[in-house]
Amino acid sequence: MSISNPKQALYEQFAQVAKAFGNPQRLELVEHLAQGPRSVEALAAKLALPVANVSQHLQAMRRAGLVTSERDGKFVNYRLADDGVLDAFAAIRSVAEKHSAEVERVVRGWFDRRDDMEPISREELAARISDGAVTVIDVRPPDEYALGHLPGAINVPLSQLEASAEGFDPGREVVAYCRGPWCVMSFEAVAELRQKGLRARRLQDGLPEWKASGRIVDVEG
Amino acid sequence: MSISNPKQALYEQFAQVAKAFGNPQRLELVEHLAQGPRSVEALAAKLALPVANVSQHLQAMRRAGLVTSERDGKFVNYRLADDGVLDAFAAIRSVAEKHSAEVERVVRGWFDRRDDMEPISREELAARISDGAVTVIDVRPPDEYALGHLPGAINVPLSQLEASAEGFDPGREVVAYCRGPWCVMSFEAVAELRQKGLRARRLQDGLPEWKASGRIVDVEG
DNA sequence: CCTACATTCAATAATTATGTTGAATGACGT
DNA sequence: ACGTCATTCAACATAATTATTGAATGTAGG
Repeated sequence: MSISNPKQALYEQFAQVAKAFGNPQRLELVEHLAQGPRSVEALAAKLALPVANVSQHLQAMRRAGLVTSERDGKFVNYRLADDGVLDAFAAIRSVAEKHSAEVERVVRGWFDRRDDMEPISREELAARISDGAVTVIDVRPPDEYALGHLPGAINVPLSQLEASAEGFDPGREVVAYCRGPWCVMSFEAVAELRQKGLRARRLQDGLPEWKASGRIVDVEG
Repeated sequence: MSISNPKQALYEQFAQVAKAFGNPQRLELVEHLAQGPRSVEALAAKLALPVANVSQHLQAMRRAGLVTSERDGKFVNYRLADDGVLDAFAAIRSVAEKHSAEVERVVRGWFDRRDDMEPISREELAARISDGAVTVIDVRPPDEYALGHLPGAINVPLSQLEASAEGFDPGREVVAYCRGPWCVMSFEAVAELRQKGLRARRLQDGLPEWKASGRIVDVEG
């Protein structure tokens, strides 16, 4: 497939970027790197993959311009190249979410006790918030939280969930939400909280849908 | 690579969407479909590819949720599934543009007479617009044009360029612009105009950069 | 200089993607 | 029913991607 004209060369470049996103492990790396720079070793531990494997994925992402790297002593720290990378990931995820019949099927098939994983609806959550009977956590990164979040929600990025969960009242149910109906982070948060013995559920969808339905959104505080 | 947990299944779904974008031919199909529904045959003619090949690409895109199809008599018309697909393409292109050292190298290497392909700067174009010495064309789709365009620019989507070019004054230079520094459409427009014997150049970058530099932008008119 | 350790490189095998060809399907007009 | 034409399918060959392994590189600290 030799490149024989500039138009084709440009599309080839764009395709290279898309290909760099086209692998589940690399997407998971993007999500981890969205929280800050990480060493190869740290990422490998998070994904439970061989270090060499992660190193190769990171190099592929660097060739495509998704990440940059910087040596710090024995470590090499990778970080996202810029915010455009997260925008692209969000846009890809959004397309997948709209085409989510299959996504839903897959997810439902894997949670054994389906009822427990059933998400809470916006209506029900709104009611329980006014009752004060629930702890609402926003598991998105702080910058997104600052731009708007559910009333009374506290910001608990996934990286801090383990520490923060210690302070939660075991008697109150926790509701986690995120960027959208299939945003992975809220799934992870619920799984982690349940492992700690807390009662936790996901909001049916994310902040954008909450806002779109005309409900109150807090900003910065 | 069997899928053994829901988190991985979700990333796999997202990766499938990214993979659907990860091929230069499919990206070109997206760009053509952005202008409206097209039959397999029409797309195959545009890309100068075998029909069976295009059909397979379109089916791959349909599986990923990028396009939908509808039979109309003997033809099957494909269209973009929704605007999110174009958003994702734009985001991917934006990442590629930021990482464009290589893109630039490739493009420069392929235009034989480099000077002729040298883009016009914002400063120079602004001066020539006040002189009225230049025809400025916006080759983006009408909806993007409506949201803002260069002062005095006329909207000539690529699909109509051949027809519109007939009315251009051969004595005036034509400057084409687009969505960004490496947006493919302005390259194509310039190539097509030159083929018709007109003097044509590209603006160095696109509307976003023009706007960002604090210059006047017309809306709807 | 030597050791420990993080990362990268190189080689291999397994899987997946892609392009090509010719045959099959489905719809239209006669 | 028949031929025509647009599209899809099926089968194959080729190329690209991915995971795995072990060796090589580069850095810190003694």
